[in-house]
Amino acid sequence: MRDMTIGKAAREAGVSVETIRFYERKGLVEQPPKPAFGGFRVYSEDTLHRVRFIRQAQELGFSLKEIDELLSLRADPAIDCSDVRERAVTKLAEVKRKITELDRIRAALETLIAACPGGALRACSIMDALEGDRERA
Amino acid sequence: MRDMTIGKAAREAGVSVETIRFYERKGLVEQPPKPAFGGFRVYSEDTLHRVRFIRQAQELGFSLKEIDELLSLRADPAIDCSDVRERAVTKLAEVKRKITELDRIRAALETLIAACPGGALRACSIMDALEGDRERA
DNA sequence: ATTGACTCCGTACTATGGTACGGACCCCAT
DNA sequence: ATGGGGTCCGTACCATAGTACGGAGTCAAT
Repeated sequence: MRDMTIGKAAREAGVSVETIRFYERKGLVEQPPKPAFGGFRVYSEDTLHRVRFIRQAQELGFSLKEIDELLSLRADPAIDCSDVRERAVTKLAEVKRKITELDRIRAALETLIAACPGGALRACSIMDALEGDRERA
Repeated sequence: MRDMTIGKAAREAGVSVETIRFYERKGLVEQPPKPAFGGFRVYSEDTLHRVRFIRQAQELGFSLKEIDELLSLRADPAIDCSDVRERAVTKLAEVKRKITELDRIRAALETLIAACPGGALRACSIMDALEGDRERA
C-alpha cells in the first residue's frame, strides 16, 4: 500500500487536508500514530478507503453521524446486511418525506407565480399570500 | 390594535419569546422602544404581522436572509410585483433542483435496497456500493 | 545552509435557525 | 410588602459540515 502524507492522501481522496483532519476529530477516520522518531504522520490506503466511503454515503444523503454508525456496523462482525438495509430503508423514507415537502412548496410557488398579476406591489398576490392574515384571524 | 408584552405576542404568533428576540437581533422584526418611564416594551399587531410573514415565507422555502430581502421589498414603494415574482421564480428553480437531487438519491437507495441480498455483511451490496472503489481505481 | 513547501495542532470562524441560561429588573395580585 | 411570573439583555450553546489562521516544526532540494 502506498504510504502518504496527509496532503497526498487528501489529493487522492479528492478532499482538502482540513477535511481529513475534521473527519479525524469527529472520529470518522483514524489518525495514524506520530512516527516514534519524528517526521510526519503516515497515511495509508485505508484512509482513502474511509474517506471515499464517507463521500459515497454523503451522496446517498447520509449525515456524518449516520455514516459514523455505518462505519461502526462495518467493523462489527455480529452485524449482518439487514442492519445496513434497514438504515437504507429509513433513509429512503426520509428522502421521500423531503421530496413530498419540497413538492408541496413547488406547487405552492407555482400557484403563486401563476396568479401574480405583475402590477404594483400593493396588489401583489404573492405578497398577499405571505402576509398570511387569513389564518388565525 | 392590541398592545402586548413580548410573551403575549409570541403566543399570538405561535413562536417562542426567544424566537422573536432572535428575529429582532437579525433585524427581521423591529424591536419596540423601551417606554420612557420604565416598564416593558410594547408590541403591536405589526409584530404579529411580521412574524407571520416570516413563517409563511419559511413555509415556501425562503431562508431568513431571503425573507429579510422580501420584507425590504415590501417597504420600498419603488418596487413592483415583478421583483417579488422574480424571487419566487428563482426559489422555484432552486426547489426543483433540490427535488431532482433528492430524486437521484431516492432512485439510488431504491436500487441498492432492491439489490440487497440480506446475507452477511461481507456480501452486503449496499456496503459494497459505499466502499466505492470501483471509481478512481 | 537556507529556502520553500508541507505538516502539525489548537483554536476560531463561517452559515443556518434557533434554544438555553443567569442575573437583574418589573408588575400585579394577595 | 412580598411572592411569583414575566421581561430584559448579553452571552453561550446546539447541530451540521466544514474552512481559516497562526506559529512551530520538518523535509527535501538547491
